[in-house]
Amino acid sequence: MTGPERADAARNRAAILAAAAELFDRDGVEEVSMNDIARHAGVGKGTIFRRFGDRTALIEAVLLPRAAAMRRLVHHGPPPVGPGGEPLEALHALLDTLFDFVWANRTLIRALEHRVPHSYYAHSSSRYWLDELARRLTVTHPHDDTEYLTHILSTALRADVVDYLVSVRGMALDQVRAGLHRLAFPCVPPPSLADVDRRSVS
Amino acid sequence: MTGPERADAARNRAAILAAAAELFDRDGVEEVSMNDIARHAGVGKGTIFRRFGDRTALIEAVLLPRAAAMRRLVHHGPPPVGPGGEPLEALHALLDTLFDFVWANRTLIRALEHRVPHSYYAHSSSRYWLDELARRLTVTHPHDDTEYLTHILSTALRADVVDYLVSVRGMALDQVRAGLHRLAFPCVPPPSLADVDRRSVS
DNA sequence: TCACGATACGGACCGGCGGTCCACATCGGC
DNA sequence: GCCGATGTGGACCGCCGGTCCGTATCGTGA
Repeated sequence: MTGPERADAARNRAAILAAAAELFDRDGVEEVSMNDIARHAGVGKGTIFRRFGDRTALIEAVLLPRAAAMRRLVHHGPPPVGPGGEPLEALHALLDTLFDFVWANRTLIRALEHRVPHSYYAHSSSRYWLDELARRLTVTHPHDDTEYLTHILSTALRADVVDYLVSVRGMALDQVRAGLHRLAFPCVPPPSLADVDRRSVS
Repeated sequence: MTGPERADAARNRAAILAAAAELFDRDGVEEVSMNDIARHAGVGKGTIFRRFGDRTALIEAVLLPRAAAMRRLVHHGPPPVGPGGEPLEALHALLDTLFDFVWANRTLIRALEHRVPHSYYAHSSSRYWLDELARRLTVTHPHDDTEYLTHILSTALRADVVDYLVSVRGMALDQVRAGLHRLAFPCVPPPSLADVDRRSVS
C-alpha cells in the first residue's frame, strides 16, 4: 500500500467517471450497463469493479462531486444562499439551489433511490441539506412545527415528484418552483408572479 | 377462441396469483423470481408468462382485486366513505381508506412504481381515486386551489413516503395518518388527539 | 363414447446482466 | 534496470426475465 494511488489507476478512475457521467446523462442510468461504461472508458470491466466496488457505488461516485459543489455553495458561497444573508432570502435561496440541484441530477438521484430505498432522505450526503433546510426554517418559522415542514418540503423536492409534475403533468419548471416556495408559507396568499420571476431569475 | 378460458387454465391462473401474493408478501417483491413463483404454484414458468405476459403485469394482477375492493367501498359502500354522507366526514373517511390501502399494499405499489415510473399517479386504477379525492376536496374547499391540494395529498399518500416515515423515521402509523388529515387543512390548528383517534378507530 | 382440433403446459433454452477471478502487464522506489 | 506491489481486462459464473415448441389435456360434435 503506497501512499494514495498509482498514476495509471488515477487516470482510469477519471476515465470511468467521465464515461459513466456521459452515458448516464445521454441514455438514462438504467439503460447503461457496466460493460457499456467499460467499453466507452476504454478499460476492462474488472477495472470498474476494482475501483468502485459495485454499480451503486459508481452512481454515487458520479453524483458526489456535484453534491459537494452545492454544499460548498451553501456553506461558503456569497449570500443570499451562502451564510450571512437576511433569513427569509436565505430560505428562498436555499430552496432554489436545492431545486436546481435536484432537477439537474434527477436521473442519478432517481437511480440511486431505485437501488437503495430511502437513500433520498437517509443518505449522508442528503442529510446535510435536510438539516440545513430545517435550520433555516427554524429561523423563519419560529412558531411552527419545523420538523413537519421540513418533511413536507423535502418530499416536494423529491426527484421523482418533480419529474412527474414536469414530464407527466406538463407543468413548467417555474410553476413547480413556485409551488415549492408557496409550500413553505401555507397560510399566506402566494406571491405575485412578478415576485416569483424576480427570485428565480437571479 | 372458445368463450372464456379452459378449466385447467383458470385453475392455474388462481394458483399463480395465490403463490405470487403469498411470496411477494412474505419475502418482498424484489426478492421473488418468476421461477420461485412457478415452483411455488406448481406450474411451469412458461405458464405464468402465457397467462400474464410479463412480470409487471403479474404484479398488477395481484394488486387489481384489492384496488377494486377499495373502489367498491368508496363508490357503493355505506357512509361516511361511501356516497351520501356529510362532506367533511366523507373527505376524512376517504383519506383514511386510501391510507389503509396504501399501507397494506405498500410493497406491491412500490414494486410497480419501480418498474413503471409514475405509475403511482398515472396508472388507470390510481386515476379514479385521485379524481374522487379532487371531487371531495372541491366540495369541502370550494375557495382553494383543489388541483394543488390534490397533488399535495396524493404525494403524502405515496407508498414510499409513508414507508419512509414509518420504517426509517420511526413514526407511528397514526401520526402519519394525522399528518395527512392536517395537510388537508393547512391553516387551522390540528385536531385534538381524541378527534384523530375517534376517526381512525371507526 | 370416442375422435380430433383447439388450447394449455412446462422446462430446456436464450441473451444479457452484475459481479468475480487470475494470468499477465505496468508502475515506481531502490 | 530490478523486482515486489499494484493494477488490468476479459473469460467466466450464476441468475434473471422471457421465448419456444414438442407434448399433454380439454371439451365439443358426432
